[in-house]
Amino acid sequence: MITHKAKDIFKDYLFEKGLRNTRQREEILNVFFSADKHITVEELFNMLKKTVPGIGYATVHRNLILLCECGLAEEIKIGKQKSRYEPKFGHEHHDHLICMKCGRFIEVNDDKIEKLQDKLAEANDFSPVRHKLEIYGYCKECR
Amino acid sequence: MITHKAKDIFKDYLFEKGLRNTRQREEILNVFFSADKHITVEELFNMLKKTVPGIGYATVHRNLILLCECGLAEEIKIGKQKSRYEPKFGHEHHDHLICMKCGRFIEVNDDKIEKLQDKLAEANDFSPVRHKLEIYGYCKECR
DNA sequence: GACCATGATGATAATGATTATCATGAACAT
DNA sequence: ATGTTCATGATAATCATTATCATCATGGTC
Repeated sequence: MITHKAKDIFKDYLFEKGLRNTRQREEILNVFFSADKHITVEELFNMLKKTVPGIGYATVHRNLILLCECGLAEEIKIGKQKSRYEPKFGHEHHDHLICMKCGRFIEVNDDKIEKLQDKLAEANDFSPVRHKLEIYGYCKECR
Repeated sequence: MITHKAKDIFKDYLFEKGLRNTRQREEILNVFFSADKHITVEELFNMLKKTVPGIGYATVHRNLILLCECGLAEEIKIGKQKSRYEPKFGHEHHDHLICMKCGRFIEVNDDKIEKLQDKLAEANDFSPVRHKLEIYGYCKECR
């Protein structure tokens, strides 16, 4: 779901950086935020071709990077899979349970784990900034 | 440090699969286990060229995969970096603190976190098999 | 010890995702 | 309306990884 605020964040970011607002950028933002989570460049590209005939793969890719830079998207790399991107506005941090059979992701969150991670880092003279926790296994349907 | 036992595991695996023991395989095992942790194919390849002149990149790569298959090595992929491999014999599971400046890895382990992860998975009807925890931040020297 | 079937090697090409290039088109400040 | 400069889209380049294939070597067999 695209919110007015996400559009504003994007437009503000473009303005700050001296970049321009284009039809492609607007549609990429729209479609990206209304799509399923964890989309690939290719999937988004295919969806966008319907809305913006003639749009180029490179444009989609470039602008996903732009969305990551302004904090509206996050790139997810799991092993050797191709990069996936997820909308980030209004979503707090979460970790992933990844099914090794069907490949689906479940998003989870655990404050206790987060706190223990910070402790663990500090115990090693390490200043944590962000983290990635992926638990691989089998989901309810596939186990 | 290569142990007699690691060699045996490898040889047993080769025998089981009907594969052959070659000079290249022996040296790859030797050098891999005496090298630093988290080595890339290229790094291992360069080290091996001294011991086995004429050895091919593909051979090193293929045999690292073989080592992963028999449990003596583990492939580590961090973001867009090229794959790294670490010796696994006699090492229990551990997580990584990754310095965003110098790139160094610190290996850590926390039983409490592990247990909470299992609980978290179960609470989501998910059967955990393995996991990957990476904490990004700055190490003592770089902070 | 010689032979042979088959796996292993090494050089190179293929693959596939991502990134760079560049001529042309479009946005936006003036 | 104009001009500057960024964006776009088609395509090529990049780079790690993987596949191909002719030749070599291993290990079982006689």
